[in-house]
Amino acid sequence: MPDDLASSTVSITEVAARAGVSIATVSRVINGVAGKASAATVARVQAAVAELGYRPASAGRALRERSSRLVAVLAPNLANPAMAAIAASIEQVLRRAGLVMVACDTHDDPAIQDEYLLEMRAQRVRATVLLGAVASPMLARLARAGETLIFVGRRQPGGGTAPFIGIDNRRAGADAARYFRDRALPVRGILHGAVTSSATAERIQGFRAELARHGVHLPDTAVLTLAQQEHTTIGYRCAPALFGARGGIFCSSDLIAYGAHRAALEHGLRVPQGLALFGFDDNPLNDWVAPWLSSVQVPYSAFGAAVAGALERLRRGEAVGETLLLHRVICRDGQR
Amino acid sequence: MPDDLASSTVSITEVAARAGVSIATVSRVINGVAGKASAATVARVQAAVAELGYRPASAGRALRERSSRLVAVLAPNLANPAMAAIAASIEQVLRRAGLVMVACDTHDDPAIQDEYLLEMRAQRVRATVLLGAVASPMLARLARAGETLIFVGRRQPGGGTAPFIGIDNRRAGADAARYFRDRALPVRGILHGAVTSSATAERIQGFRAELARHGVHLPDTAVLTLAQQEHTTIGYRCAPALFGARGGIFCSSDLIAYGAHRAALEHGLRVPQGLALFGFDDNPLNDWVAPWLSSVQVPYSAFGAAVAGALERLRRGEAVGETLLLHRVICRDGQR
DNA sequence: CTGGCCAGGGAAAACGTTTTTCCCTACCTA
DNA sequence: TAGGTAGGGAAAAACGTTTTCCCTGGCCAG
Repeated sequence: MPDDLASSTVSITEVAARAGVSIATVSRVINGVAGKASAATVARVQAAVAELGYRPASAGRALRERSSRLVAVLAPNLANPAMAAIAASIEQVLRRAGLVMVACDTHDDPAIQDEYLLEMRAQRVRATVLLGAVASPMLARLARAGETLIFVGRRQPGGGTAPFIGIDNRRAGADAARYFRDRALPVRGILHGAVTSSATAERIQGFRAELARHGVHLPDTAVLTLAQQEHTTIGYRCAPALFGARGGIFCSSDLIAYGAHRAALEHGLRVPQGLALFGFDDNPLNDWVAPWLSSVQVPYSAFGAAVAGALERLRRGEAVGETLLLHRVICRDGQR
Repeated sequence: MPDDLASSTVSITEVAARAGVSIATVSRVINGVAGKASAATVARVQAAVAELGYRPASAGRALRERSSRLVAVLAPNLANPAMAAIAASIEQVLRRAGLVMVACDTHDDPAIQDEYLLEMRAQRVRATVLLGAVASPMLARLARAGETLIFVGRRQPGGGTAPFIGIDNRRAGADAARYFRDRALPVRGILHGAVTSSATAERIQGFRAELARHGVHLPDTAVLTLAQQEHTTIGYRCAPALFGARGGIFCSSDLIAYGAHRAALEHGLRVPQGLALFGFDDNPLNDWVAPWLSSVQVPYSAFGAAVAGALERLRRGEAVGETLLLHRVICRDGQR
């Protein structure tokens, strides 16, 4: 490859000229169209490509093929470790498939989500992956119009048949209930985030249903949240209301548990001896900084492969329903 | 906007037909070219655009303009909270500027970084932002060829004049030394990550230089690391070698401090009473899960604006050197 | 009255691909 | 020897923009 590489970008025309063939032949060689070029020609073209450092311009390709090699990932908050983990996982499999990830942060705002949905359509993305979608006018419209949408973590708002990838949150909630039961640990209450998220709602449903199966009925006064607050704040501010009772607290996310933990320490309660906490997501840092927190581990790093699988099946025109990945309950109730 | 929206994508030709003008006029109206269309025409075109839900195809644009509206962000690990925070910050300002972020994870691998650099060139990205670049052949070549590169957090490997955005790590290291000195806290030693990162090297240099200014010379045997390990592991495995002495430990990242903290607890040392720890990056979760960790807060959320600023100056052809943002030492030495 | 200028707008080229259509050549068979 | 065929390659169209160049009236100044 010459050293003046990027000084001027090289197009397929120059490659063809250098190889002494037509641009059609170059295109066929590059895209591996069989039976249309002799071995000698293929070699000449490949040499020219290597010498010039040629790489097809994606704009040209996208224009001609009416589809780019981009895949959009819309997340409500890219700085959230769980979202970042999913995005990283998706990015990895996309790269292997020769695709490129576009990451968009919707800030949980329907307007921004809509804006991005339109922009990604203008980009002719192969697919749009929604990590925690929020209901919005354009989302419904595009879904109806048959745009390729994949929902991750949170189901399609308003229902629908679009592919979904996530864990069985109801079952995970039930598993959490069994965690309490196995330890003969009374449940003081539930702290949770916004229930607009199908994940949160299902976790709580599963948890309460399993409790009910054993005759424990949690009063609604023991199920607390704060609208429009960060999860840590929800935990910190709501937890003290449950300190009077005995037992543990079920939190719909690790962040909420962190907040509850701090509140507990400030009230002189030791965790997990004086107050057991149970969370969700199992932040990878828990082993290091929250060895008192039992949690449901969500296999984020497996989400990428699941997305790729769904994409592949969609490409083949097959029907794609739900992909439920296996969660794991991580018990951290030793006192270290 | 009609309800059949995405069923078939609408091009500028259809808008022109509906508005009864030429596509040139539509283009001009859309791009706000002044003095080339009467108010009545503008209104007609805008009406047609709205009715059809038209949005210019970016492939066509990119082809014609020889430049897409994409900006690449290459990070060594998107799942790392610090990287995710920077990426989220960049994404936000890009969106406001009508640009779109492409996020790439290089896994700190020069080969993957090179592959992405080439792919992004094929995408005709506006700029490539490197979060913690690693030395690689293509990087040097593209830098020489005048490609728009912006280095964040870690300087251009091998030196160079490319724009850099980050904090003054040397000074931050010195600030950390003063933190110890102000508290009459002896320094047991230093735990650090890979020194291929200019950031890590500078932090340590600044720290040791400031110590030396006051006559304290840290022996090299008190400066520990482990090659090819995660930061938490480095802290966990290296910290015990320093438990014999008295005082605090300087860690080049919060993650290392987390590892050291766990090791300390397992050795019956209380933090911060028995062992003071000082870290870097100030993970936003520290207030909740590591109230014992003093740290240097890096203004990640300001990085996006700095990148945008550099981009703007480059666009105007101005010279762009270093942008050093202000860090802050967060003291958490109370015992709660 | 006429020449020139200006506002408004259209035609067409160019950007870099992929793919279809078509043509040529050499070989094989009848 | 003539005609058919398969393999190989070229030309051209199309994808959706932006922008340059040009044209047409209308108006004003000389």
